[in-house]
This record gives sequence, C-alpha cells and structure tokens, in this order.
Amino acid sequence: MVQIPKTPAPVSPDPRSVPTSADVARLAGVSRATVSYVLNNTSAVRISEPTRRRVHEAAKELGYVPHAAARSLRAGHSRMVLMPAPAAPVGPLYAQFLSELQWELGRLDYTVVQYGAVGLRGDDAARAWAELRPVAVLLPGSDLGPKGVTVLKRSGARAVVVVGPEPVEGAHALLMDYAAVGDCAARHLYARGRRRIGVVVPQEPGVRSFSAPRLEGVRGALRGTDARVVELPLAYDETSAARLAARWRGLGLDAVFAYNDEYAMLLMRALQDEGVRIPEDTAVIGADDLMLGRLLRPRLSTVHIEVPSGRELAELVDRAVRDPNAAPETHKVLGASMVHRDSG
Amino acid sequence: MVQIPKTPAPVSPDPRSVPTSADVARLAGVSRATVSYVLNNTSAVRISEPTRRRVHEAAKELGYVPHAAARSLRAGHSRMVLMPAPAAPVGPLYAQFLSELQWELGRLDYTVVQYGAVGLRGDDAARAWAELRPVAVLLPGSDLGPKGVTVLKRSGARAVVVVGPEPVEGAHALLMDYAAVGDCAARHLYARGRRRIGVVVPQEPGVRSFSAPRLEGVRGALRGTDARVVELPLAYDETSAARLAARWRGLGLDAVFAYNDEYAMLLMRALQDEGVRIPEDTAVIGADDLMLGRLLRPRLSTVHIEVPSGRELAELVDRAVRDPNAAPETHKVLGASMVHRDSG
DNA sequence: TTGAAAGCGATACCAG
DNA sequence: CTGGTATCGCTTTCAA
Repeated sequence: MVQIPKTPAPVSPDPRSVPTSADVARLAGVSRATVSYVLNNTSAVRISEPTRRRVHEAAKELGYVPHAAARSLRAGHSRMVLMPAPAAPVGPLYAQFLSELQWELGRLDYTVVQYGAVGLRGDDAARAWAELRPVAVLLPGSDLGPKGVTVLKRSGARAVVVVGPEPVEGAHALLMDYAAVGDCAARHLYARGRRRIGVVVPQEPGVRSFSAPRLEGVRGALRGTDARVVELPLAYDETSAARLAARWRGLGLDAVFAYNDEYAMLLMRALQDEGVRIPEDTAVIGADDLMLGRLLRPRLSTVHIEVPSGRELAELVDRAVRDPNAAPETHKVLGASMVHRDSG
Repeated sequence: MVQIPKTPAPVSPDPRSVPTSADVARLAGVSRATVSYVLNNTSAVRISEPTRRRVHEAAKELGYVPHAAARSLRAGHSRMVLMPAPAAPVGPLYAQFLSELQWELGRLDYTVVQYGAVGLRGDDAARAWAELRPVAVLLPGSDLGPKGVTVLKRSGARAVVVVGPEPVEGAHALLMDYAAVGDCAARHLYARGRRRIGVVVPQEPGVRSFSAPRLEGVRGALRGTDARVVELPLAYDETSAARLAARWRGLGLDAVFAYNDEYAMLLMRALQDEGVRIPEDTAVIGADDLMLGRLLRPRLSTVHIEVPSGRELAELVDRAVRDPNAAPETHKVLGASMVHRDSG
C-alpha cells in the first residue's frame, strides 16, 4: 500500500491556519529545535547570529505566537495562579486588594487568572479549577472543603490559599476575622454608654458570609452585659431604609452598627429624614472606612479594616510554591480598629 | 540494541504524581481510549455497563481530573473567552456589568478568564493573550491597535470585541460614547441658564480615557454659545477638594460637571463647607446615577449611563464565534440621559 | 466492544 | 552549532 505523506506539502501554507513553530522552521530553513532555541534564548546552546536573524524574521513574518497549552503540557507545569472570579460585584476594598495582588504576583513572574465558573459549587468547582493545572489557587471566601483542597493538590497545585473567615484543612489561610469588626464596634458603643444596639444585616444574598460573623462579633462582645442586641435586616434601597426608619422610635435603639459605610449612609439618611438626631438619639457606626464616610454630616464613625496586603499574600504564595511540603501557614490578617468621628 | 521499556512498570504509581487517564486505564484494566469514551460520554461508541462502572470507580479512586491544556491542544480549540483584568480598581457599574457578562457567557457554555497581564501594553499584551489561544477576546477600554487585532485573529481568536470609546479596525465594537455624557450634562446646564461651567477631571491616572471624552462632550455641546468651560483637575481626596473649593469664588463658576457621582459628592461637600450654596450659587452634576447621589442633600442631579447589557455582549460574542467571517458589527450602546434632582 | 496508534505544538536530550 | 526524536496528556480514527 502506498504510503500517503503525512503533510501534503503545503508549499504556500494556508494563511488562515495558525502558524506553528514548524512553519517558522520551514520558512527559516532550519529545524524546529533551532527555532525553539532561538525564540527562548536558550543559553545552553549557541546559535549563529545569521541563523538567529532568519528565525526571528520568519517568526515575525508569520505572526508566530507560541502555544501556551502545548508549552505547559511539555513543561509539566505553569506559573498560573488561579482565582475564582467573584460571582457578585464586590466592594472597592476588595477591588483594591485584587489589583495590588495581581501586580505583586506579576512581579514574581506569576500570571493571575480569574476564572469565571458560574454555577459550580464546592467540589465540582474545585475539579473545574484543577483541570487548568494551576501552580497555585487563591480562594477568597472559601466555599471549599478539605476534599476540594485534596483534589487541587493531587492535580498539581503546589499552593492552596484560602482568604476568608475560617481555615480549611490542608490549605494555607489568611484569616479574615470579621467577628473582630463587630466586636470592635460593640465595645466602642458600649463604652460610650449605648445599651440598646441594632445591627444591620444586608438582605442581599452573597454577603451573608461577611455579615453573619460581624453580627456574632457584636453579640459576643456584649454577652453578659446589660446591653441588648437587635438584628435589623435591610436591603440596599431607599424604600427598605425608609421602612426601617419609620419604625425606628418603636424599636427604642440608641445605637446601630450598620454592616459597612454604604449601608450606614443609607440608613443614616433615612433616619435624618425621619427626624432622628445623630448621634444624640442614635449613634451610627459603619465599617470599611471609605472616603464616603468622611463626607457625611455628621462624619461617620467607622471600623477601619486592615485588609491583607497584596504583597503579603503574593509572598505567601511564592513561599508555598517553592516549598509545597511546608506546613500550611495560618495568618490572622484582619486588624479592626475604631475610627471615631462624629456619628457615634 | 535492547529496547528499554518506555514506562519502567511502576507497579504502585507514585501517589505524589498527578494521575493521568493512563493511570485510570491501568487501574480499571482497560485502554486509555475506553477511559476517554466513558468519561466523555461519547455517544458514537457503546461501552458495556460493567466497564463504565470500573472506569468511573478507578477515576474517583485516583482523584483523576482531565488536563485542560492537553485536551484543547488535541481538540485544536477551546471555549475560553479572555478579558484583560482591569489594572486599577473599577467602579460598581463595571463590576456589575462584568458579573452579568460572566453569567451570560457561562450559559452559552463559554468560560470567562480574566487575565492579569500587568506591565504589558498594546501589541505585547496582544501577544501574551494570543498565547492562550482563546476563542474570543474582550477588550474593555481597548488600548489596542489594528495590529494587535491581527495578531489575535491569526492566533485563532474567532472574535475580538472592543468595548470602549472608539472602534478598532477589524474588531467588533460596542461603542461607549462617553462624549454623549458630557454633552448631556452641558445641554442640561445651558438650558437652565448656566454659562460658566467647570468640568472636573480626575487626576488619577487610568481614568483619562474616560474623562477626556466627557470633557470633550461638554466642550462640543457649548461650542458657539456664550458659555465658558473651565477644566478642573481634582484628586480623589479631601485635601484636593478643599483646595479647589477655597478658590471657588475666584473662579466665578455657576455650574460644575463632576466626572461622576463620587467626585461630585467630594466636591459638593467641600463647596458646602466653604459656604457655597447648591444649586443657587453653583449647580453640581454627577454621572453614573449611583445610589449615593439619591442620599445627598441636595439630591444629586446626574447623568444616567446605560451600560451595555452583559447579555447583549454575550450574544454578540457567540454570533461572532459561530461566524467569524461576518463583517465586524459596531453597536452604539451608551444611552446617556439626564436625571434631574435638586443639585442643578 | 475494545485496543493500538497517530497526532495536537513545543522542548530538551543526544547525535552528528 | 544544528537536526532528529521522544515526550507531555488527551482524543479519535481505524482495526481487530
């Protein structure tokens, strides 16, 4: 049987197809190996200058771009750091943290990839992430169990880092102790003589994991005292705020901790419209220390949250990648401190 | 010459190495092909039920996860939609748009990947993106020339879509006509008798490409009239705002268009502290129609910007991927409309 | 119904 | 200094 040539000798390569290193080699009149050496500046081998030029020119002429998948398949590893993309829009604090992190990891020669896997939860999500064979996985919020961590590690991830309220077996952790935020606010209010304290809990889904610990922090700080805590569900719209404000006097509260500065502003406005004096009748406290709060009148007292620095996390990732067998580190990274202004 | 066996018969496979489909095949006592058939539910081939079970069990036992790179290398394509991750934190409007987009593309079975390539600009960035061989590339802001588009297309991207102020040769475009925002504000102010109009231009780098067209829109709308336009650089901090407010009366302005609601709030607060009455002495107008503006007193007039729906963009991407040869579509997606409240 | 084998594109070893 | 070639993990014909 006549042997059919593998490549039907495309004298003029189809311009519609993606050029490979073989195409470059052909055009430059060298082997694929040489192309690889030249384009990667491999120092172990010395290629003559004329050859280098021919290769570079051929690559440019064809518009050659190496194929990342092929490369990392061959190499057996990549420098991809994977993060699940947040499902819902997140606040300015997180956005700030994220871009800092990207920058810092970029400096360490990692590539940050935010992977939008909607609709996948827990271990399914872990499997989807593992398919990409990232060298490290960063999990803000961490809706992942120890099993998910195992899946990721078995698939080659040298570091799994959760950034969230609680540690996960087997993973490094940057512990955001949100309860401390509530604790901080509660102590402040208590010290200033407030005894009937409302805590705003956003009704929006998805922030539950942030708001619940804050509420618990307040409860914990006031347990065993003569202060009372009332949970106040609030949606982020004017109507909801107005409704809450309308029944304010009936609630008999002398202070409110409002989850964050944005909810604080919403509620404070509604209370003022209702004739409630702040801070005389009711003290109002926010969290996150946004610019916003400084611009309100009265100026908003707030809990300043020290988010982990992108640099800190980037370095943790790098350490973990270099020594995957080290015991998981757990850092508490959330300093909460009261910024006392005028509202309470 | 004695043939050395390729695989040195690892009877008990190293548990530290990542399991492959070959490991699954070995454990299940079948061939790799069978494993692939079973795990992908290939309908063209019928595999006996006992075999299926053995394969599934083996896969689970090993914690097998397929290798995305290998798969897409073999397949010659992927369903990855790539977006450069924003270098600087972005506003709530964009964040909202982004998560909607992710959801909609997910429904169409694409995977959205935000790629954080810091420090790369223009064509270098395009090359870095092209290495991932995405099926489509989405470019918010579009600091990319036609050459970059060519690179992406030659590397197999079936759709390149810019979402920004101006179209790019060869790419689909969702045109955000930011000049219309300035135009809208200017006409409104002019109609209400304002003639000496300030335009706040953020000093922060990175928003230049958004602020410049807004300023131009104002200029364009007032060209040939008796109104005067003054550019007002402003950094997003209280000091800068106070400094600007201090020299306000000297400027002799009767209106200001403040880039967006956040800058508007910052400036408005500083002006009020300086005793400038709003809107009597100076009208203040923002943009973006954030919740924020409704809560200020006076309520902030603002330009509502209709951002493209994630759905719209997702469908454009899908159309383009299905028919890559169709002429690039260009849509104007930015409706700007005045929301008149109390501040001007 | 299952298995053997050919590649996808890039790299690195080993000859020449 | 340069060229074959085996290999990474997976899919998919083609044969058995």
